[in-house]
Amino acid sequence: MRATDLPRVRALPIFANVGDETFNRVTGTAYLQRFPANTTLLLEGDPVDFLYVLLDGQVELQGTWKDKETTLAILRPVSTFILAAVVLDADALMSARTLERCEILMISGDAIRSAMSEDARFAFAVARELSGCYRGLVRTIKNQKLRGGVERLANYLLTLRAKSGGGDLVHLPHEKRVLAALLGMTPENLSRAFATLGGYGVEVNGADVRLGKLRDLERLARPDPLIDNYAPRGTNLSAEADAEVWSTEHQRAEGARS
Amino acid sequence: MRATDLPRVRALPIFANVGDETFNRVTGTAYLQRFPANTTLLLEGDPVDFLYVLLDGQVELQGTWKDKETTLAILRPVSTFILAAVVLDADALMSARTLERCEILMISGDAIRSAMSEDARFAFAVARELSGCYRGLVRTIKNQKLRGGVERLANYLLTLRAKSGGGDLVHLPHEKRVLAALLGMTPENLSRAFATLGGYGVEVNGADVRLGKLRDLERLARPDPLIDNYAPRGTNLSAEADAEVWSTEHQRAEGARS
DNA sequence: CGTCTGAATTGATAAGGATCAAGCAATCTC
DNA sequence: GAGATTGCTTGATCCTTATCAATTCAGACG
Repeated sequence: MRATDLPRVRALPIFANVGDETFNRVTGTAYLQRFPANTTLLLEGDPVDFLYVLLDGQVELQGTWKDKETTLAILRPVSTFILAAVVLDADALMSARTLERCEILMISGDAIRSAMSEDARFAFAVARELSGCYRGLVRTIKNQKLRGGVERLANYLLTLRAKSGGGDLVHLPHEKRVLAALLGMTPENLSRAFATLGGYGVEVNGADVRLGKLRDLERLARPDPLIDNYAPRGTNLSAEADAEVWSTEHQRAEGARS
Repeated sequence: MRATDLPRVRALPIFANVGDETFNRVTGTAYLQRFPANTTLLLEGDPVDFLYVLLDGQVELQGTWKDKETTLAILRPVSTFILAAVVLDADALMSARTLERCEILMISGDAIRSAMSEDARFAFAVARELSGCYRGLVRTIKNQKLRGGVERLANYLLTLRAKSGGGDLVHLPHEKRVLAALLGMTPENLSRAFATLGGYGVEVNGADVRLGKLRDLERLARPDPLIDNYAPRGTNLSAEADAEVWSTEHQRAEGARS
């Protein structure tokens, strides 16, 4: 890892509050790797030797069963992944694949666990990150079990809009078939869901989507802050834990205004 | 909390390896409470002041949206719940309700966070527990997105059998409508799924279920250790983290036999 | 012991989603 | 620039699941 990479690794929430000694021992043996698009980083069932930190690009987490496959998450910078497997020294439950050219920091699992057992602040930061990941999955399961396909898409678009600064035009960050798998439907059904939302002001032009009748779309989508996290993604809020804290604080502020 | 409760609280995995000082400060202000069946312990959206530890009984974790409701998990002893919200000091994303008479230890969230920031072993134990909970949810979302209702029921029965010692007769631990909500279907559909499995040797008599043609049922269910965790539930394996470690180690042992 | 209530089952029907196929458009490769 | 490939859209059909309603059964209560 080059000296120029150090500051942006240091800024990661799991490292932001730890002492230099812990930071240096954990990252001293880490290395930064670049992967082209469509690279399989690891397969479900594989042992995991590294914690992966996505610094640039997009990574898709997938699971399969029999001949079926689904997308469990799309990761954007900066995100850790496979953190739970590393903490427990367990096999991966998901596969990971780059969706585009990626920069990934790989940190030894042994180093992570060793540092956690000695540095309470670091272990606490890891626990916070795991809490954020867990809560993110709770939201995902609620979304999947409680809503139909059109509702999931509508809420996805509203969340994407909130994360992208709130304008009328949003840009789908990856292919539609990946979005279909993420939302738990076939690509044909995603097309039909987009067509259905046409009646609510949604206009699609390739990967660009215009949300023309926001009020109508929100009435259909019925966003719920206990499912949909509108935390903006930017340099200030880059970890799952931070996004979850934002959501609660935002809710409490809304409640104070009522 | 009475002195007689201390040993079984001390035996909890999140406390098993911590020093007396941390244990005493965290549990010193905790208290053990008993609740009758159908008591709402907390509602989604509520702030969370306590970590809950289920010592006896069963608790259902639920989520709602619009007029729909689903069951996200059924907790059995010994389990923590709402741990992620406590670590982040965030609002609950799920409601919790007792399914039967319960004994629950309530530990101050402030005490938990304070102890974590000072005791690395405790923070590491909490991180391990969160990792296990997270992985449990990964299995749940894979089960939900990749399998149909009959397949989810078939695998539920096989997992219940493995956790109950492996005989032909298993006992459903709660009402069927709660099981239906957990598996992501209506009670009517659960009835129909049980009837479908009748052709695979499944005989239902109230809450007792006999699995008469194991080979047939397994062929339909196609259990997958990356989705279905057969870790036995007993006094030796009582935490989510331990169940996940069991699963990996069991898989690795199976792999060595191939 | 009789009545009431709630859970479960069963039937009929509707809605949502998956599958299969064909066609179109954009991009890539030679 | 032409041909090939891939992603997406659209149509037709089938399957799975939900909804609504009626009935049955087991347990609780007076």
